[in-house]
Amino acid sequence: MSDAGATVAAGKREATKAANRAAIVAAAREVFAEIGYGAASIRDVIRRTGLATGTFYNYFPDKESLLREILDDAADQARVRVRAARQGATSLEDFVARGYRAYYEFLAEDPERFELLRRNAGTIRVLFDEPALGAGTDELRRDLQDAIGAGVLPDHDTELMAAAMVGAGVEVGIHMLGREPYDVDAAVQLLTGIFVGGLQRLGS
Amino acid sequence: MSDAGATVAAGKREATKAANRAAIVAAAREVFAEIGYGAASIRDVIRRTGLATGTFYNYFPDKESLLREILDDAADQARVRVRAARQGATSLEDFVARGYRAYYEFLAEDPERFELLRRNAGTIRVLFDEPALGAGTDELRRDLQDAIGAGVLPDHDTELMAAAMVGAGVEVGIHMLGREPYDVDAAVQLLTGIFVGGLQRLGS
DNA sequence: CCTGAAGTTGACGCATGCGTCATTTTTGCG
DNA sequence: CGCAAAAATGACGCATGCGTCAACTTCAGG
Repeated sequence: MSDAGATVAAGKREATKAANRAAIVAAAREVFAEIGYGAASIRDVIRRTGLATGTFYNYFPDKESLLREILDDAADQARVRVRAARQGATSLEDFVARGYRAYYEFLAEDPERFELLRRNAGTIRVLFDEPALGAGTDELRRDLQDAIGAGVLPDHDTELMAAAMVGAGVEVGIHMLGREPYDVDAAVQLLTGIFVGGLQRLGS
Repeated sequence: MSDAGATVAAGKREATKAANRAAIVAAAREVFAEIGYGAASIRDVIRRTGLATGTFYNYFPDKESLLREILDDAADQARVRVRAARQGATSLEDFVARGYRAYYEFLAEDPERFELLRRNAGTIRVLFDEPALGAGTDELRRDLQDAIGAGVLPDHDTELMAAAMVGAGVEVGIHMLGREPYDVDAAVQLLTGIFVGGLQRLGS
């Protein structure tokens, strides 16, 4: 029973390190969501963890790398889930609907992360010039291009189309999730209708 | 010839005040666009004007009111222009196309303002909870509702539809304006196709 | 040209943040 | 148990920002 789960229970040393790192990341999420990345100081973050100033620097070299880690995590997760959801799509309509649904379910399941992204959208874009909010405009674009190649879609400017789909998705998500109660299905349906109809029209 | 233009040449006193205020606003636009509102200090702004620290407080009480002024100006201008453009619309398609075109021409004519908005999108949303980037999602929404009332559009969730149109417009604008050279017409056409097609489909 | 009000200036006291590093605490191991 | 390596601590020196305010400059009006 000693060598059980390969990566688990690796001694108190490792456990504390992992816990501290996690605490810093968690605190950073809160702070960045509350007052915004630009206005936040490293001390705002560590203060919330109960750790000492110096400890922060054992884990991250600066504020930016902290944000980067948080965003990379989120972007990876979002991309994986949207991709997976699209896999089984059987039609254009299904493809669009599944993508939006997966994205909204992802956003909705962690309100703090949602607020973090919403709040720092501009900063994120400038700092990393791509990941943006959509976490995958490029992937969507590639999918669109594949669909054109397969004759499923009419030829068009896929960069702008992907941007339109992501932009509409994000903005609709913000409005939809701000409602009480919110209705993911309705939002997915609206967006699906728009883009399926729109894409068809572009081909005519 | 002495009392010529009603509001002009009102003495050196007034002229200096106007110039100082303008200089502060101009500097603030630069700074907010460059490093973001959150990270910017009042001193970053006044330093760039050559004025003294204290002078800032003769014109604005704090950083936020400065941003507010800048954004109110931009939002007013954008709204007026989009509204005006839509006035003469003769069809749904025309309505959508004119709106987007006016918006893009507005954005394109002042790259610094564009960068300011892009960079601080998240902050703006949180700070003023509405004006957002779109500067007029609500107005668009009202127009959509009028169109439904007039039987031009099928009944649907106008809040989400307006959000989708604004979100797509903003995101497409960012991508389109980032190109060299950029093509406003193509972007307008794409968006018009999407939403006209989408709106028609929602009615079927 | 004089004068008083309007406006500008920048140093001041205070607060906060930065990254470092000598010291102390904790942990793994023989 | 005892000790060396690893990690946490927090005070330190420095930098920067805040809003104020007494002294100074500029302008309008007589």
